[in-house]
Amino acid sequence: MSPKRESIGQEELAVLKFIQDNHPATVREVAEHFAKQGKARTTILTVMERLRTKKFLTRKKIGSSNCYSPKQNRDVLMKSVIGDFVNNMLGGSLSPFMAYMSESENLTEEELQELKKLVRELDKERKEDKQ
Amino acid sequence: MSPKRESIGQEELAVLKFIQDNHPATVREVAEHFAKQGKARTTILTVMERLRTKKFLTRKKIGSSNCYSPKQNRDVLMKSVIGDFVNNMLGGSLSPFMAYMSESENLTEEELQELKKLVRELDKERKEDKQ
DNA sequence: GGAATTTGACTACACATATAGTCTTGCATG
DNA sequence: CATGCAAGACTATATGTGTAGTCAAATTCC
Repeated sequence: MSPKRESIGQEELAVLKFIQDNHPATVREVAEHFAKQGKARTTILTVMERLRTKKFLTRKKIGSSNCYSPKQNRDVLMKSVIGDFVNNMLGGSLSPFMAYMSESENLTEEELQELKKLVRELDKERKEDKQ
Repeated sequence: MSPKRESIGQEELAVLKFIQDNHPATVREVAEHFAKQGKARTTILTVMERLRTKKFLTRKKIGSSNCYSPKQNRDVLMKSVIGDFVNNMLGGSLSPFMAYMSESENLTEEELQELKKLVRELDKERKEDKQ
């Protein structure tokens, strides 16, 4: 059994993210964007079709060409990408991630603030649940 | 360019983790452990040799067979695995991860406590740095 | 020492992903 | 209408990872 079915690779994710930020998008538009990184139009088309096969994208014909739209929004996607990573690589535990974050060079000031806010919110939720 | 050079797959990581917890280890020992999951001895040998090629393992002959040891300890390894993931898949930002953690089903109570401790420590560090 | 076992090197195959070329068709414009 | 560009389908190649077989050399055991 190779990598999880329905998983997503790095370039696929890059393409999908772009489409999430710019949908509905034609292959032409996406290809033009990625041409800056030297990617060929057909490369992008192939990736987009793969994403469609994997149900990350839908497609509908508008006029002469196809328009692609994401099935999920960015948040949902990223959560599922992270969930897969945590389960498959970290064995379901977040501890290694905590260790990573504890190296402060890995965190910006903004991220630390975000983290603090997150902790406050989670804490509040727990307290409420307890009652 | 395919997946990052020197990256590590799920099974490779499982093997490497086992060796980190049981080094120095012979192929035999590792293979015996993974036989429980139905893996063939040669599969493990192949994976171990690939890990050696990627410099995650070293090998030295002891008596008749080779003993493998990890180059890094678990913490260092996990940090680098996570660092790669954050850079390659999250584009270097931890925000998606915060969103993931904000779904409280993804966090155990212990992990929340760990997170609080982490925030306190990071916060203290920043304050000290500022002076 | 010869047979059985262990060990490692090499080879192989499947599947995912990254990348891109060719080919066909169809629309668009002079 | 003829031609040329655009778009998508199909095909192709390379590399990484998961999995495992074959074979030869080394070791062990009688």
